[in-house]
Amino acid sequence: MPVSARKPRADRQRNRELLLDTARAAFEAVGPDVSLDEIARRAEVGIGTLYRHFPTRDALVEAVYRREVEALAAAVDSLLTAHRPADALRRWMLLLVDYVAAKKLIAAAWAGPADALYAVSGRLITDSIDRLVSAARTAGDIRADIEAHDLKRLMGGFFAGAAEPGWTDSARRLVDVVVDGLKGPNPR
Amino acid sequence: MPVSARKPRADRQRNRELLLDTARAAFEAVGPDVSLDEIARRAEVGIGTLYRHFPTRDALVEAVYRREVEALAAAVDSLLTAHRPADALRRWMLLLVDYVAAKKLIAAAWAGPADALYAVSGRLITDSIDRLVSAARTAGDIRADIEAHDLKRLMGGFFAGAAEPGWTDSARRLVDVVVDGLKGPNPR
DNA sequence: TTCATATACGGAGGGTCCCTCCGTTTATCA
DNA sequence: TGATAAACGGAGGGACCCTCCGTATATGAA
Repeated sequence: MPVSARKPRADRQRNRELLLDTARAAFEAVGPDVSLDEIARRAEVGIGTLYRHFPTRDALVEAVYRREVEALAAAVDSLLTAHRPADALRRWMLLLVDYVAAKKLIAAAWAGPADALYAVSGRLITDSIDRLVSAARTAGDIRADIEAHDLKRLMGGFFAGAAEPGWTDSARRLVDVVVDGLKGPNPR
Repeated sequence: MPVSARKPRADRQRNRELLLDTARAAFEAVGPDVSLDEIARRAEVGIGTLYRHFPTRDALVEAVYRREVEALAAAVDSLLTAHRPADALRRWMLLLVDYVAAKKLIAAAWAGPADALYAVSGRLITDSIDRLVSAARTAGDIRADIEAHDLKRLMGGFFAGAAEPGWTDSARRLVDVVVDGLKGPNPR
């Protein structure tokens, strides 16, 4: 029973990254529904290789988005440091809008199957929202009965039709609607 | 060139309705992804028959939802008559929430392809929202820069995870968040 | 009623997609 | 410099969407 300290083969890592890069490009160029065969073809790699690295379509999507999501999660801390909570939340949402406008495809991963596969990305997003919401609630900036979960769902609606012209402006207006609404009943 | 006044065959209409009923049941029982083969099988009808009546999957989905959507659209008038605009809007959204909670599957049709196929259902929904928004805007109840289109997108987010427990309560909270937010900046 | 025909039906089959399996190739290390 | 574990490629199975066409049947004129 050799504990096998053999170094992982170089081509493995190379192919993994090649596939991730190709997949991201393909998602962007063709759309979120590109076939995996197509991705393997573009990467000039056998379909078997793709599946060895990413056992299911969702696993690949998840891996592609992970890095992106990490960047968004990382922004939370600096936002909370620099701004008061409700404003931090608003800015983070705007960040997300710009992000989606540029990449167009986070939507696919956003609501992803409740599957364990999305556990990490899902967590990163939920945790980010959770921290922002908690901070704002503590500061008394927003109504108390809203959970990160609720907000995440609501924000999912932003993404519909992200490809259409005018989407970005629409989404920005909606951010303000939501942020204002979170403050609680407005007597006007 | 006979202008052909022959009466449509009876089996045609019969099969069409059989398919619609079967499809609705199957969407509800199996989920929005039931295969068309499965639906034809359940209806005990050849797959060719299904396709003759509904040339694409979307056409079938559209037809199934049409009736449901019509009911929602019909509610707008009575709501606008009985309540002040912002309240009518809120009540309509709550109606939608209950509706989705019960049927679970309007989500599939909501965002449907910008395709012409969804023109009718899409119109019905957009027009409903539009009338509610216009009335509220005229009454000065909501901010002026929001379009029906924006709101429709935002509401799409409500539907994610409609199957999860606690969804209905979450969605109701969100309705209030949105309605409050629509009123415009809240000085708190 | 009967029969010609327009109409509708059934399901085989083609194309695509996801994913599995296994024979072949290659990087690692003794 | 092999021996061998590790990784690769792609044929092929199964499911799905949709098309096509031979078969069956409802309709309406005779």
